[in-house]
Amino acid sequence: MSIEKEIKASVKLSIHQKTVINLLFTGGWVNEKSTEFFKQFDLSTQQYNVLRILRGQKGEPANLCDVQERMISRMSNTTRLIEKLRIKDLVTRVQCEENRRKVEIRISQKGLDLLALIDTKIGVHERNVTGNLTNEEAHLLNGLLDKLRVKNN
Amino acid sequence: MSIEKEIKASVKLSIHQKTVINLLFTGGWVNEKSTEFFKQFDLSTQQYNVLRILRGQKGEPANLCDVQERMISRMSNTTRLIEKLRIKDLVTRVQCEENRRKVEIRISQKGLDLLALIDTKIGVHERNVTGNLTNEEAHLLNGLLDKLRVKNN
DNA sequence: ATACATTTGCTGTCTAAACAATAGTTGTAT
DNA sequence: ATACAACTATTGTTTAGACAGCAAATGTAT
Repeated sequence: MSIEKEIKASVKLSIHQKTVINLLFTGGWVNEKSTEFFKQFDLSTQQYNVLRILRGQKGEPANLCDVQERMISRMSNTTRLIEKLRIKDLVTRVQCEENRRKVEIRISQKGLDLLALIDTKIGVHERNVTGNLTNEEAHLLNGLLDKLRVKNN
Repeated sequence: MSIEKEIKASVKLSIHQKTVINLLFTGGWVNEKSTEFFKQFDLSTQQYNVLRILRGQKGEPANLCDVQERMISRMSNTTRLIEKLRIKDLVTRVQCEENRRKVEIRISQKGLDLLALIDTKIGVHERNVTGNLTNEEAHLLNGLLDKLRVKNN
């Protein structure tokens, strides 16, 4: 359904207005679908994202700054997000020896196991979101989104 | 910047994974920019959205269901959002005579004035979001986003 | 007329995000 | 060595969103 029908727009929108609204709308749509998917694992989308970042470290610890730089949505309270993962024993957090301002955050075995489980099911979610697009269209969409965000000021 | 560089991905992502992440990331990016833009008017993106819906009614009142159906992100507590607009005298809300379950929500003159002011500046925001795309690219992006959300189950 | 289901909106509660202020640690200039 | 700036993470507070339950009004079947 076109975005204009979707929000039952009563006036004709310019292509740029439409694009802004469509991005907001579709972003929310993907967010909802993701939230729903990860609920079965008792994770938020952001928590999953952080676990993946930590797994990507391959044993190397990460500190808060590292994690924050790589999050999909950079929030101010990553501390509390990590704390929630720690409470669930999915990560460990210890003060860094060399620089005691920093903390060393690592994914635990339990966290790795959970990710492994999710890996077996994530395809369902991906198809649920992008299943309507061919590979070429997905590439095209990616390119356009990347171009959109190019900073030129 | 490509989404992989943006989130400093340490492993190669499939095109579908990339698309999901890119949509989440870009959605958040547009959201942030919008929040920032509307802050100068002491509005949230959603509040602006609702004001526009009410203006689109051209004098006809809307009830909560109507508004909710047309919002960019359908939230459960539209009541409270409307109440915030009412406190700022941007909308009026009276119980509907014919069906007292419903409420008649209208944009006020003050609300119309505010929207008129925003109209003069919204172009800045649109260019800020979509300025990197040509018209053709914007059309293409819109089409892809619409196709993405097609329901086929 | 009465009982019951449905519609519509409101409210309470819990969780998450935005924002700002702060504490502790380290780096740097004098 | 000391003072001060910069870095890193944490915490408090306020606001917004998710979810569930509730209340009032209306529609409908008997």
